[in-house]
Amino acid sequence: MSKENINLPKTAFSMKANLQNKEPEILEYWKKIDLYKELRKSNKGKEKFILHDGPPYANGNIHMGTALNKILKDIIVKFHQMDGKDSVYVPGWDCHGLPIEWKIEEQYKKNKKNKNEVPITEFRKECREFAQKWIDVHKTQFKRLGVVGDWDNHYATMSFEAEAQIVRELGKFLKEGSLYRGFKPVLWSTVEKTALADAEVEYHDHKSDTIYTAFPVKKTSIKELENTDIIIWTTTPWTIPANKALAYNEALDYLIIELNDEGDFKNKKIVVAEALLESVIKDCEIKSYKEIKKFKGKDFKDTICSHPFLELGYDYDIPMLEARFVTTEQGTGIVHCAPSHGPDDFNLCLKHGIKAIETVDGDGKYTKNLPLFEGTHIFKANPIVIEKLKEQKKLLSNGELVHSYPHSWRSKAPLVHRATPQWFISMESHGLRKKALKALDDTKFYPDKGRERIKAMIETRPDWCVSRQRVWGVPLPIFVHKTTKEILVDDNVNENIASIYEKEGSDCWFSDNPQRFLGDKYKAEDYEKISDIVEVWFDSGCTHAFVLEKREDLQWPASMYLEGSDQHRGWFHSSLLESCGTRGRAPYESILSHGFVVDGKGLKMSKSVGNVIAPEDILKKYGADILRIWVASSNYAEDLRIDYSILEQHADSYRKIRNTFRYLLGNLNDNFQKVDMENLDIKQLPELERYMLHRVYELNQNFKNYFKSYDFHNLYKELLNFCTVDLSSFYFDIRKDALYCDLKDSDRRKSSIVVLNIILESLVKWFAPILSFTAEEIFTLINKEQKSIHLEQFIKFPKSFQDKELHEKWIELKKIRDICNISIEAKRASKEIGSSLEASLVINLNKTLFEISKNVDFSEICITSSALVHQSNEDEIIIETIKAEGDKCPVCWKINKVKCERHSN
RNA sequence: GGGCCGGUAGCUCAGUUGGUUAGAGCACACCCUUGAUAAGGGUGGGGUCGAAAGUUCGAGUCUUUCUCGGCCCA
Repeated sequence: MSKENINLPKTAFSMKANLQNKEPEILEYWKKIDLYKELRKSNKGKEKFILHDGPPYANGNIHMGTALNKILKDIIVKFHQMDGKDSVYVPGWDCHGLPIEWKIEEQYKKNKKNKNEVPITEFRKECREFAQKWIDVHKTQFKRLGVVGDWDNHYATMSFEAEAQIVRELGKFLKEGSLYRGFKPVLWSTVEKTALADAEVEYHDHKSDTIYTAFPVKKTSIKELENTDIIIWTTTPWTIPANKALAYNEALDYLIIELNDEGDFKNKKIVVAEALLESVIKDCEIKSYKEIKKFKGKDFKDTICSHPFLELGYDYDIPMLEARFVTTEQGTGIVHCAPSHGPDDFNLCLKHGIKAIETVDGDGKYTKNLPLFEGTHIFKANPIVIEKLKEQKKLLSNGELVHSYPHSWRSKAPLVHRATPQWFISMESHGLRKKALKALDDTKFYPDKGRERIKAMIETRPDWCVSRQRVWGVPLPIFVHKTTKEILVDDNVNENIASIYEKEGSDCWFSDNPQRFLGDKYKAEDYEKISDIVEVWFDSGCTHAFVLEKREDLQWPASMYLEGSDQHRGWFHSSLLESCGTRGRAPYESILSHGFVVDGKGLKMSKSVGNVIAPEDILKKYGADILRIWVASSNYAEDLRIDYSILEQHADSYRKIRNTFRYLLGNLNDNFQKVDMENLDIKQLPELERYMLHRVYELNQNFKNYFKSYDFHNLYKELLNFCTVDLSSFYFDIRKDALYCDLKDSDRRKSSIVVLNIILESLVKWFAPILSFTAEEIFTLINKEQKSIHLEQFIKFPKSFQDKELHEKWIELKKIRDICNISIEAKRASKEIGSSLEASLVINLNKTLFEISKNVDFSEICITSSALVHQSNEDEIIIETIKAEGDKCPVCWKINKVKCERHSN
């Protein structure tokens, strides 16, 4: 007797995966059969599931974060496809913006080329080419991850259609009247007469004039504050004329002190923070004073001051506002706020309805908005301001300070914050904030905590500034009348611009005669053509308009937006505002947000720490399916940890799954027979098989529930546990005897084969969205007619598979089996037996267990040579393992005193 | 500094409205098998649930403080 007489497993499915080489072959195969097109055909006309791709920035290689994002999207898209939906995925890219502009400028720098000497359209052309190059790189990298989508017809924010639609969207805000011209401080060089981006700023030491100056209290709710002066300290005296408010911190303690020294402040009461009193006394050389009162910052509420130049025409109120940015590091604990000259000041004032105005022109000269100072250059204004303060008896002290200060990287000139004309979308004028908050309540969030996060931002955010003084973007399609300063609002002009862009892109805005855009109705010489571009968040906030609405294969709103949690302030946010402003609701039905990829210890990846893992490294070492397992098995609601020990663990799990398939395929000899489950006569099957079908049914229900809530890490765990616990160590182990040693036409073996077929089909489908490559490898091996596993649908199992009673029974039987194993293990430890087939069991059960075990062969489920069951009066299960006696059957290796029933002929 | 979120075995994760000795799989150790074989099976050892205080008859679960980490903002 030898191996020829038994049915050993045989399969072409190799144990070693070799994913690094096999996956690219499968990619070629998908390309050959045009999988994406086949997918569209296969579920044509079915309910759509639209996962709208958030566009990554077309710049640089992909990293773990982008890989996670794309794989998660792909898993979800594939699940819905197999669940019977037409699950369409159109990838896109974000193309405009400073980082690319910056890269091109860097190249110029290297080649000693001057940006200002290059025509704008030429510069923009280079930006466009740069973005296109990275789109192509990204595509290859994303495809390699196994992501299936409409790669040949991607969308991009720099496409002509996109640029045209962005113009139309802005036109809607313009028409509504919520888009308005305001002022906002930006870092400005008065030498180059231009705004500078953060990246263009260098910090050097700079000597500034400093002043301590007094703002008299005009109105207050605490008596002691009456007739006092609030003291502020600043290193930019020239901004005093632009002062609109004072800021305090409600958590600080403040003091009122009375000064006794000779001078302008003799017998005057001043207010400073307690923690800074000492430094104020020292700086201002105060010799004699007395404390009047101490109070909490929050008592400042509703206090109003007057401007130090009150007598000189600055007769407006200066409210005191609470601000957390006020600290006790320097100064007096009260900060002077000029909304036109500082971002903090700007935001605080905006929050309280105080808008910035144009106080300084592009050359650095005060405008007519500041009485007394009009025409004076700000860099020459400090001595004048100091002189006037002295004159008004409001200057407590002045001095000089050397500190780090921003300078232009080109001209090295010191920079200032200057309020420049900008374009805003109002949060209030047309109820945008309210609409957006309502829309969030109507949106489903995965995980739910995402809603609170974005809500908090919408509740407090200021008006949306949509203009930028750059060149690589969509030009703001706005004309302002030169004399009336009125904004031109005309649908025909807007549509004219849009249709021109649609044909040739937006470069022409910079090169062509403005008359071309205005048409015949208006004269170009009457209008100022705005040369700003649209901020890129507005671009990507419009993707729903130029992708979802425009494409025939998609629909609006999207079923889901899925991005990293940083996008609560980014794309989720801008898309929400854009869509609520123009369409009154969110462009998505649900939002799924995922955490960030961190290293094995939970720290963020950085080059300097050296804990960065690139997707490419993982693909080379393990293959995409291992990376996909990592995505599926991690809890995306939190940050996701990754390092090589974690990947190694997932690679181990992969091997377990692979070997599970290998066992199934081997015992079926790669000859998969689809089972007609509806007409399967379950009653004919052995109880073990019926129990396994129940497990399959039950698992499928959990599978569906986990999938519905996008709970992939639990779903994957359930599948993996099924492979290890239910199959490998239980069903497969038990049925080896029947599969190998039963005659081919034995009922028991045939029943098992039926179940193996069902399990194989179930497993390969369950795993397909996650293990996209391996599932395809298996599917093409067993299925010559259908083209791809991804074109298949999940199985609908007949209700008849479910058998809860049988399940209860097997829970008990497994408990007995566990105890048998402990008993066998004891004999093994004492070297009395080795293999479990060398054992015979004597099992003593109480009446209940004895009853349910009546038709059960424990030698089969415990894989021993024999097993006797006795009824006992003890409640406890008592097992005795004895060494099996008799001869070993050369075929099935069972040891029996009598001849082997199966193999004696 | 502020807002939001998180810290349960070496790893990935479960732990219902507070209720027995905190679970699973993997990894690890030892043993068995050599007919899933660079596989497979069995048994077993791992946790003061980030720290402290509090509420409670009772806290991994509730409160406060601290700490570490992440995202966003300043």
